[in-house]
Amino acid sequence: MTIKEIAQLAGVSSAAVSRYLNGGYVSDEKKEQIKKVIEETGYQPSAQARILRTKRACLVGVVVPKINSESISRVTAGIEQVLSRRGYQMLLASTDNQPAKEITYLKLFESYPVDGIVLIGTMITGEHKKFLKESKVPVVVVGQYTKYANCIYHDDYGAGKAMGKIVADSVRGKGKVAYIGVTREDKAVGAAREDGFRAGLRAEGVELEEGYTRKSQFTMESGYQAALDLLEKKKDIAIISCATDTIAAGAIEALHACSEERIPQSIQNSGTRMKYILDSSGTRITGFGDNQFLKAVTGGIPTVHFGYKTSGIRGAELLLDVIERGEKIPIEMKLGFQLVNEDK
Amino acid sequence: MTIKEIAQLAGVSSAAVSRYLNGGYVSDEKKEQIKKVIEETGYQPSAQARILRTKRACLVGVVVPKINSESISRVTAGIEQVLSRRGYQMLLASTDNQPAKEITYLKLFESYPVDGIVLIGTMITGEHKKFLKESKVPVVVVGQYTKYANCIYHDDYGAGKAMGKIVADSVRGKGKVAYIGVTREDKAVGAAREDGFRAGLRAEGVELEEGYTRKSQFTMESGYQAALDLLEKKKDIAIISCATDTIAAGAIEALHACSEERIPQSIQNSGTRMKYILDSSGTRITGFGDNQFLKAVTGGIPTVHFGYKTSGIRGAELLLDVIERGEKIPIEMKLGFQLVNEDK
DNA sequence: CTGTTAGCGCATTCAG
DNA sequence: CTGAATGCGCTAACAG
Repeated sequence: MTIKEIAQLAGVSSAAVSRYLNGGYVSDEKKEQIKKVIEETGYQPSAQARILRTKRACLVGVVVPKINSESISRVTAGIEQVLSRRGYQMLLASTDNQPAKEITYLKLFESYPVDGIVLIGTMITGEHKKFLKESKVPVVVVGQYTKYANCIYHDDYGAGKAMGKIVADSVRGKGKVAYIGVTREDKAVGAAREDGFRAGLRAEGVELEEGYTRKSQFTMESGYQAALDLLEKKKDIAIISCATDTIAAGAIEALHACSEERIPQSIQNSGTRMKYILDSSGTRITGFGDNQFLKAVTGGIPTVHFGYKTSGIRGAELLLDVIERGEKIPIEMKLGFQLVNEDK
Repeated sequence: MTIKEIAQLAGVSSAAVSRYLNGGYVSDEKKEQIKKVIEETGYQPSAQARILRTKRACLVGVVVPKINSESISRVTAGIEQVLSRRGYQMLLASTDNQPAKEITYLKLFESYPVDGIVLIGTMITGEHKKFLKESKVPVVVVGQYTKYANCIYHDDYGAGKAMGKIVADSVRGKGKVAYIGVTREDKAVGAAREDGFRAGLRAEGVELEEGYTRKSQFTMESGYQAALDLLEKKKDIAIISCATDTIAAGAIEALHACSEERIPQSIQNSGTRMKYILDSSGTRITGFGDNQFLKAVTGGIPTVHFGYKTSGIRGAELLLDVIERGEKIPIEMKLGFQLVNEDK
């Protein structure tokens, strides 16, 4: 069904229908006819063709590394909030943590096209920089620092440092500190958090010793493996600090696995309902991200709250500023953090 | 930058450039020229215009109720897997559990347009049926039964019944059963699971008594509130069964909140590391969905594993069958389930 | 192999 | 107020 057919059926020109659809001048009489035909046919104008003409889609694309993440969903919630208030819709593309796919989807959005893109960044490769420099549609990067686009990022270094300090403080005389990080190609989560963490420890006179660190993927399963490996190899770990709460969840699972071995079967299977049992190992876990699910189920571990929703809100605002007002001044925005459950 | 400009710069016709881009016949000589110009200019063809011509976007849209959900991410992972293998890309639209937004995004996808849509369904309203009947692009519904489109759904009733039976079995003589459900407008999660659950209990001679049920949203917070309310009003609850693992996580949090009140401060704050402590209330929680995060952190609660990834895979295959081969025979597919952690 | 031509569905001049 | 005409960027005949 095209605008032309509607025009014929209503006995008017296609231009009249177009005007009817977009609030131009049409006589009441013709308005009626057109309205009737549209209702009868269930006509839906092709966004496609309109965008080709107008260059405006009222649509922004968001590229995310994965879908199943509380932090990312908080960011997208922030974005969606300002977008919908200003008459835009949001489309998501998930890359499953593959930087190559990020480029693919960025290009898809560019050529689709959408009016703007927000990239929830993991690593910024040369390809990324090239895209950011050449993109026809404005892009804002959330979660990573970059000089090639407007960006909003978190104080990962500061957060790492703060965490390092409280960890150092609570670990004195109880054992060693271990750290499960992620690839340093992720400047924010991989490099900054770990560097900050080491700095924080050092400020309190504690070192992260060799053999006490592991690299993990951004998954619970991977965190579990890393923690298990640590726990098996080193018997004097008092705290395992993890680069994300998801990894921390995996570490907690590993702790359970180790603890169970030490709990007599008779107790494990006794009719009495156990929800808590004294954990003889005494190893503790910390994370980053303030995952609410983790908090609910475990009662909370020491972690860091970042303003994820805020970064989404600010990011979308920045984007709309350049889309609608052609704002040209580059902006970098750094958001703070808050330590939570320091005492746990 | 348009194909025409590229053609001029390369000294060929726009058709030649188009052929170059799409693998048609072009002499090696011209290939070189075109390649050079494209590289120099960083030209990106407009997907836009191509789709307008070809009616094929190699793109499918997926409408989901929320982003931060393990079950949904499993479905989308399944979809993405078959899509990417067959040269399609996937765009997501999240509706934040608002059925009205579902319609909006379905229409967006229809007119954008994409080649096909998969709707991860919550409730199927009249608006939905209308859309499914009239849609220009094929739709498959995942997670809900409907006769208005190809659909793939899970045996929620059977799963509920199986859960009801083991709950009845383990609760005998220990107290009452409580149930936290969701809106019955969600036929699968709201109605079928609860009806099945009641049937399962009844088959074992147990009843879900009045005052022992609550309605919750699909959030942890809401599950927490519902469970807290139950726990405060009724003191003889042996098991709280929840319609989703997310709600169950909230219920676990509520349990913690109640238990803590009974644990002397001195123990709570003693230097010894507590990870498990005997829970005097003895109330247990069950869920649906086999959430891995929950399993990792708690060691696992009785729950049901649905083939979410499988439903995504099958759904995408069904969709591509009608997109590419014009398959016209309507299909309904019911997937089974598996009880997990029955013994916990 | 190659260029010319004619639309895809729509919004926007520009004369009426 | 209204319709005819033009072109957004691209691909698919078609005739060379």
